Amino acid sequence: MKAHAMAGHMIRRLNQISTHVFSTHMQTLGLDLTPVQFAAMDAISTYPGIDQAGVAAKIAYDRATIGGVIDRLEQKGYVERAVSKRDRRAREVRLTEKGQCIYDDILPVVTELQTDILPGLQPDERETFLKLARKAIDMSAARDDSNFN
Amino acid sequence: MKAHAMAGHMIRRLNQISTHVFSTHMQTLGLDLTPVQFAAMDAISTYPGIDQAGVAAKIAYDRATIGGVIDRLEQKGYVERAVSKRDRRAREVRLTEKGQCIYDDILPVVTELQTDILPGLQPDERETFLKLARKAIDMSAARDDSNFN
DNA sequence: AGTAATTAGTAACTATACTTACTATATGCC
DNA sequence: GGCATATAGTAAGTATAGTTACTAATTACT
Repeated sequence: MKAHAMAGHMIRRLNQISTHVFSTHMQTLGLDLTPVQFAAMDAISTYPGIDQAGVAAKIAYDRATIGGVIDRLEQKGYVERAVSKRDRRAREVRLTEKGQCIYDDILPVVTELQTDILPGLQPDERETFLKLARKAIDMSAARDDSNFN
Repeated sequence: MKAHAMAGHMIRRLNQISTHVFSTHMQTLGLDLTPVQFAAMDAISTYPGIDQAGVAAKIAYDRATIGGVIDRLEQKGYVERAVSKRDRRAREVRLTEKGQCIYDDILPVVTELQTDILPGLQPDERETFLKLARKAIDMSAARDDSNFN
């Protein structure tokens, strides 16, 4: 079991834990929202009228996956799509009123739940962890260009 | 874009980077092996004859997913399954000779590639990061019992 | 103006990742 | 022995996550 001590394995486990914590909290609120769906709503809320490719770039997704994510958000009535007038290929995405309400409601919950994702770490440890994570992500983005995330 | 600074989002990005680094290296070797498939082979190599549920427990998976992973490893001819004599429900899994060769070949590569997963971190930073990750994982496992990973 | 190269979105395909429900087998308890 | 419970694996369904290939529309270049 060499894998246990490897960075890749531990990161996968953390992602698993993170997803689990998120969905547990959402269930408590009676909501059916995934981490990615939240991230998409977060981007759309900050940049209303952004197109799908823009959302994908903001949250580091590929265009193919984001289509499905936005489909599901649309089905729930949280976002709406409209063909852009400037570029008829693009679909501008916006939060609906309902979507904005939900987003405003859950943002504080999601913010608070972040501490549960790294349980048992002291505040300074968590800060160190996040700073190093940020650094690694930025370095990686810088290395294979693109992905300025 | 509040999500950007959140632990969950950064962990998802790291997992993305990790998977990408892994598959790039495997492609260079002309192999088609995913991180999970490697983790499964690692567990099977350490515990020959382990059953599927055992593999799932070792690498923190659910039974449903591991079935498909082992299906694909079997298709590639890297593992073989046999009904256990002690428990006819269970399938004992072992690396084939070919699987063992591949595993021995790629273990050093996978070990080395771990540094690319956290690029730009100094060795001591990487060590700190991994130590904190380990702590968080262990704490999480301890909290919702089970998953002693 | 006309063609080449890009880009936005979708479709199809593969591989996780998890849930619930199901079958088959084992085990615990009386 | 017989039944309740638990466990191993599979099946079906949903949601990422990515690749390649395709269409439609835009931009760049000559």
